Amino acid sequence: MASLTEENYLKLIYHLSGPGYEEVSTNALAEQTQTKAASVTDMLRKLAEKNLIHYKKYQGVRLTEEGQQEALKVIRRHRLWEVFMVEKLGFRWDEVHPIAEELEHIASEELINRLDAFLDFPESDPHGDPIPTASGRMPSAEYEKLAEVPVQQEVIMMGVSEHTAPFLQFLSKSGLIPGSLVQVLEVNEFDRSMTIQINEAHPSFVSYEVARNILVQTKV
Amino acid sequence: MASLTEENYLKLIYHLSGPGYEEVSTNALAEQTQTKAASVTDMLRKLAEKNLIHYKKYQGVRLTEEGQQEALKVIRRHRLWEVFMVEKLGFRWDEVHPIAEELEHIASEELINRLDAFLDFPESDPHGDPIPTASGRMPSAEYEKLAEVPVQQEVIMMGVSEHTAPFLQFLSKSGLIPGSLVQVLEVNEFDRSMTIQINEAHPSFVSYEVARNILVQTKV
DNA sequence: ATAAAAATTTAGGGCACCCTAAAAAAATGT
DNA sequence: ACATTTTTTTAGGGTGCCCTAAATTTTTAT
Repeated sequence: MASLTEENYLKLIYHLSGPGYEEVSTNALAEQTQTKAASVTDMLRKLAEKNLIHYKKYQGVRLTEEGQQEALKVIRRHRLWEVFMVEKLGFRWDEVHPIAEELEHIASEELINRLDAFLDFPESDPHGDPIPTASGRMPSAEYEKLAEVPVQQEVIMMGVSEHTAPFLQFLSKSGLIPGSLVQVLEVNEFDRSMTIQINEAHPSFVSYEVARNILVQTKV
Repeated sequence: MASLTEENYLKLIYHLSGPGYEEVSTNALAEQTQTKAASVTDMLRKLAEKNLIHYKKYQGVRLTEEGQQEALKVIRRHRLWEVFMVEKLGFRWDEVHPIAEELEHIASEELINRLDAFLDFPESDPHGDPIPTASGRMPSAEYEKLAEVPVQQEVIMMGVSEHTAPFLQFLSKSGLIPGSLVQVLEVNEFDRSMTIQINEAHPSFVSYEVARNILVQTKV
């Protein structure tokens, strides 16, 4: 029903509206879609006609329930294909995003549900992001930022909130991958950088910029 | 480089030009693409500009070497995804074609070569059609039609030359799937129908229309 | 409160891929 | 051989998604 371009808009609106489902601005969409604001306005009018978004001129945009379900389907497909590529085909976690951007538009529900089963119903993708269920619910992953963990605390690395290839490659090189045991040894008050220990290895140093993009869970 | 629509044209020209690489007519393409002849002419002009086809007005069309390589890439992807869906996801052979029509346009060579390895470098798809190699060669499968096998001869079912779901479903129901051992028990001279035995089972009856769409190999 | 700046929409147009109608070329039948 | 039929191309136009330029609304700053 929704075209490839429409699906990309819905997914983007979902991501940009954040946990509070705030209104998304035309300019924010133009920036992320690599298009101009005028083109975004065109598309918003179309999505509104299809009842996929709530749209009042000059007022920003929110997904309707229907639009959100569409967005979650696309995100589910994206993340399942990422799991497939890493777990079954041996890709690294920093390589799979661009290919999943294409695979996510293959619509067959049968395909995606069988893939889900083949992968043993994973709950999160290789970056730690939760996978929406077949029934259209996004599991809420309540992680905290490594940057906010107090000294001495031990945590488990669960995922990232920044998905660029260079960042992911840097983490791999440091041994910081989902599942790692991390202990905060020292926090530098001045620039909020940290010294941490990863899986019993030698202490490592991470900047605040890095630490705030790493999601962790307090050790159970 | 080639758009989704262009890829579909190249694949279609490949299939319609047959083993002898004969010229394909505008009307034949219009019929198969579910479009009108005028639209086909538009596209042919575009493909010729990109050096993917040899095209002289009113003279029909052939693939260039470059165009054939593109077509073989698409066919390779299509057939590998079909193997994946049947072997790994448990689809039936009559279900996978429409989904593979979408998956075949995901261009990543890395993806497809890793998929190839994951599937153990299959030589043919679930319908017995050969899978082009990564280097762009179509393995020649020299099978004969079941319809041409003499009485008493034992053969192995290798594939089909008709890929519609109803035909494939009929074959499954009869136990006629690639790998089956088939012996021709009797041929009816009048309508060329056959009585055959499949894998030691009770004798079955197949019409000429069915027998000429089943590809077999003489038992080794 | 209102002028200036920023954000957004409208107007008008381009390219890819499709259409119908009409013209042109090729194939066919006598 | 040539009139008729069939095939193919050209002409002109439509929709989806993008653009620039100009107009409009909202926000910000004084």
